[in-house]
Amino acid sequence: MSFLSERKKTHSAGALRVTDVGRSVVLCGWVQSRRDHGGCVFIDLRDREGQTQIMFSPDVDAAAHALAGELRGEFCIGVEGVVASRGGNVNPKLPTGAIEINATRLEVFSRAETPPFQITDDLDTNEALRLKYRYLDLRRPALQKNFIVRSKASQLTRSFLHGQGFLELETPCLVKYTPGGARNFLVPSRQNQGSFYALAESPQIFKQLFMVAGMERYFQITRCFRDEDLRLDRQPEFTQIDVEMSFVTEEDVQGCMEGMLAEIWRGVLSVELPRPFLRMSHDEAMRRFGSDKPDLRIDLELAEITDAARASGFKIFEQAVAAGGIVKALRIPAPGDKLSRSVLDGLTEYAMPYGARGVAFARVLEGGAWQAPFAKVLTDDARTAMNEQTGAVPGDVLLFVADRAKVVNAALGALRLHLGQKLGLVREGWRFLWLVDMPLFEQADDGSFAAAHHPFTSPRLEDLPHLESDPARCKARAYDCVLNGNEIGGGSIRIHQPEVQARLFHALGLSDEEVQRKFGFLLEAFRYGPPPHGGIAFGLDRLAMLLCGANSLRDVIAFPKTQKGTDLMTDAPSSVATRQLDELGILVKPEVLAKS
RNA sequence: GGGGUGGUGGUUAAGUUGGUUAUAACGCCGCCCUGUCACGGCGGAGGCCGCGGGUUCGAGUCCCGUCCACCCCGCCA
Repeated sequence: MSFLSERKKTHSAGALRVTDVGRSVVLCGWVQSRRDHGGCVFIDLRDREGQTQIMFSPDVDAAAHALAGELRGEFCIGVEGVVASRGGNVNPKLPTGAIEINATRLEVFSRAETPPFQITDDLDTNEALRLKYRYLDLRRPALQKNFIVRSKASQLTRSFLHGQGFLELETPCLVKYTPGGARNFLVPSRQNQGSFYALAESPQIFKQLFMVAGMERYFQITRCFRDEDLRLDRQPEFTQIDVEMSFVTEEDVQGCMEGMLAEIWRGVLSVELPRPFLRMSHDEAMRRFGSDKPDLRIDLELAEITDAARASGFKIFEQAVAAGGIVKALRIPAPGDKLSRSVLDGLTEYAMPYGARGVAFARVLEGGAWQAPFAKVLTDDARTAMNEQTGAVPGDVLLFVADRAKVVNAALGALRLHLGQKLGLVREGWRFLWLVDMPLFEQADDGSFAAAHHPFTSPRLEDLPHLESDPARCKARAYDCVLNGNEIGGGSIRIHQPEVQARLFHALGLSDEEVQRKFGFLLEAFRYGPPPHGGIAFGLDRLAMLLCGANSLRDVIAFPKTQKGTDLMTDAPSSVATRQLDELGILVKPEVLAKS
């Protein structure tokens, strides 16, 4: 008879306490460490809930003790024994530190080679190795905790939304390619050679069709795919909490989602979120923080000083304004000696990736005078106005960027975050906000307009007359949910009138023929009584990352991809046999083949 | 597509101006040890210095190229 057919695991390795002393137990797990004293052998047994010390003594069971001498790290074992008090030898660092198991039986389920890195939380191993041996990395308690949190968040989401009358419905991953937005992964069709599916970048159109179908409230925790370059907070496949509701306004969707987030924060962290969340217009966020996802834990703000800069005497400012640009300042209150001249000089290099050609700086002295490289060319009036508009007082440092508005906001917005962190100005807490009054369109450098959110987003009613004449001024009924500087969700009230949808496609420069070919099925659906509807999608991975305090999305995705989109464990993507390609009617270009 | 950081025993790092046998900690192996819990003691093994060229009497170190990982810009409706 095998060990497991005669006895079952009775407790997790984190469960037992002094009150369990005397109890007969069976634990199963992995050997964290072995301390062999010749006479007795101590083992730390680890499972996902914690670790427990096992004591093997020849006085308790000679056979078990003898076998314990063979144990090594990461052996998978089962232990039967009796819970005993450690008496005076308590380990205060462990929740189970007051007890140990006097082992009467040891079963080695499997032996382990020495792992390529140690299974411990204070691990400092390069990511490539961790990813290659991901199943070992995932044994580390810190990562296991992350996935326990993630699982809890999923469960709370599901139960909350079910409780609110949502139906959990599924949509296809293999979908029709639709232009615009993120690049799609393509999947060749064997049965229709020369044709391709796209992997869904989101269930957007399907969830709207659920509304047309009368499902009224839909949600899905679903995988999405985007073939774009990766970042710390971006993976090519990721998980969305996707939601759509009929007969609602922006406030209804936001209110419902605040309830969901509050439920998650309460359930996972025992934190009560104050509601309603702050609402802030996109314009205000850009003006004050230079970002469409401001981190409100940092009090620093930008101030526009374009008017004062126009005839300020400082050529760099004047030229930027003359060229149609703007000048903004970031005020750092009383940094003392934390912002040395060399640190300030280094900020230019920091701002350059955002397109800024330089960062000007000034120290505000007693009486409002400035100590700055350009102080002597600056007019008194300009300086006075700038002091006033930034709220600068003696001891402050002002940082300036003069350029196109896009560059100025990007650079100063990034400096605000950078210096906020560097100077220790990031306060504790959960600062949620809704970004509202988003632009409907986004203007490219060539002057063309694209949908800022997606082309099914409803314009504000009052902007409808300007859709064709002045697209830049049109606002969308769209909203982003931002938490501590992270975009965690975004959605909108959709267009449900076919004629408005047609006008929008038009404004985006799509011809009737194109619209028909690409979105004909949607417009057709909207001819059959579509309800007014709207929705939102949250990035579950990002939520999990923030809930866990993780540094990277990779720490909350079980099997993540590298920055080049590869899986180091399975070696995906990989080449395939010519026969497989033949079936699909695909030929790899000779020059591509030659390189691989 | 562009910029940056890194790659040295299993792991993490040190390695000076180019110069003898590449160093340490942890891990690993063996022996000893009945109260350890970062156990301890003694002994030991383990290196294509990412890869390929080049300069040089001589390269871990300098130069060129290349691969991989990470961070950022572009990109991400």
